[in-house]
Amino acid sequence: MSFNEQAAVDAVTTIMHDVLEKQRYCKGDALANRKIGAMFVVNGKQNLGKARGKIMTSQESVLSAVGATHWTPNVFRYGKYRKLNQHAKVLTGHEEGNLKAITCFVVDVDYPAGEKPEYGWEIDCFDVQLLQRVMSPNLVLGTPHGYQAYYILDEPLWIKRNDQGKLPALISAKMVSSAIRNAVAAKNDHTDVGANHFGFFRMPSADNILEMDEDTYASFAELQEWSMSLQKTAKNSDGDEPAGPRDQIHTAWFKALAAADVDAMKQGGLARNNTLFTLLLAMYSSKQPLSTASKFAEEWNARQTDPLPKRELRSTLASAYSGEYQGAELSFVKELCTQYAPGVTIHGTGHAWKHIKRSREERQHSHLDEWGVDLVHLAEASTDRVNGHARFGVEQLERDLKIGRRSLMRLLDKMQASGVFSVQRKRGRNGCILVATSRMMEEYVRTDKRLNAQERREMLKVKNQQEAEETPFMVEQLNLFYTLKPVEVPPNQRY
DNA sequence: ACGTCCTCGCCCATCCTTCC
DNA sequence: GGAAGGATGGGCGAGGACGT
Repeated sequence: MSFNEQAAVDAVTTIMHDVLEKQRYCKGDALANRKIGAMFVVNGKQNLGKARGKIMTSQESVLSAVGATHWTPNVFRYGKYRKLNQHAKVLTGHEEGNLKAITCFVVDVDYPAGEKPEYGWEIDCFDVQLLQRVMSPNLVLGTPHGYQAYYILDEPLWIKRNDQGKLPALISAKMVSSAIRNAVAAKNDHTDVGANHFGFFRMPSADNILEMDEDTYASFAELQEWSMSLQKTAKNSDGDEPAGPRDQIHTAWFKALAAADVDAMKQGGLARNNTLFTLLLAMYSSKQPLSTASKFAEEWNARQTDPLPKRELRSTLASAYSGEYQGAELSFVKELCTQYAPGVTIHGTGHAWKHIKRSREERQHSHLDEWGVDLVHLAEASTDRVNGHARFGVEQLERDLKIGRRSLMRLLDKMQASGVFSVQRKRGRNGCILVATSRMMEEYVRTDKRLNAQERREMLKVKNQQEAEETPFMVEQLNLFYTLKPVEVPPNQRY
């Protein structure tokens, strides 16, 4: 075995930790004490796209697969083959919700064709400044178009479901993963921040290992503390999901354009105010405060041999921070750089490759959960009640919610299945749909006159309905009451 | 028993949104 | 930019519920 092959085996061994059983399962082995879990290995990018590969349930089999191109370095609870037809079967089970343990974080940097730089010491983009220290990757692999850095945890992070059926460790692991990716992205434009956090990555092999550092492994507690401190400082004013603030100011082009001396308008080209505008948009998209941008603009202008008039400076700034733009447009950046900073090459085209989720008003279609919120408001505001339920006709709901019939039915099914609503349907003539939230049911139980005070107290107090002396009516209402989940409605949504 | 009004399930082409 | 997955919306027929 060559030095490199040994390195690949070592790397794979380290990443796997001891989550999977060491030896392959042999017929007759006791199953009871075996560690259960699965990793997926795929050979070749084409097979990756088709999810064609192998499920590995022991360290031995994963190690025997070294040489394959891709794997899931994190461990799932199980893996399955789904039969497509007689000849083909595809992998399933590599979904987030099925993760058993997280052993490492991986960041992928992908360059456009022909632009991948030689790997060298100058590539320090993978070093991440934590609270106390700088974290370097434990493993860097070369890929056809870039590099992948592995940050290996000192011990596996186990993913367990809590009482509410959520996976809290997974949520914070995703935060950490995003934080690492954003930190790398701040130094390298080509970082793939959108990739699946715990999916397939390049598998260490004799040919692709560029660097290995096994001195220190990160502890998850340390990473978590760091990512949480970032969240606090970023103080994401809008409670949006971690789309990752687009950092455009730590890019090579920003530095180059900030330092460039831009002369007045040449024949039709982009000039001073376009350059400044682009720089300010970059600051806006990078969430820099207006005051910082203003100061930057003045300093930048002062450095110019031919500065802009104060008035134009102000209007450019106001325009960039007007909220009408999301950030600097890379096509502009490209053009500006070719004119004023020829040394800098800009990769990519058009937008910074991020689709921003459109607001509901801008969309033609709504999502089911958005209808759901509407329906909660509608139901709670309704005065036409039957047994604590709001009464609607399908047509009325279609009209009021501006929803199609089929979608309405799907909505009701979904909300009923998830326990948000109690839904009762009455078919036929004078048919109707009755819906109630748990809040409505509670209110009903408190106030309905058919229940005497004793019954009411019991219903609200009783945890285990079998313990109460129930009337049939009470049983029915109790069942509804306790199967419903509390309803949470975003406060900004008023129907 | 019958007509009418209503829900519901299924089909399917098309459009929309999101992800990579 | 392309693919995947989801939502939409129109149509049709089955079948429940009600009034007559």
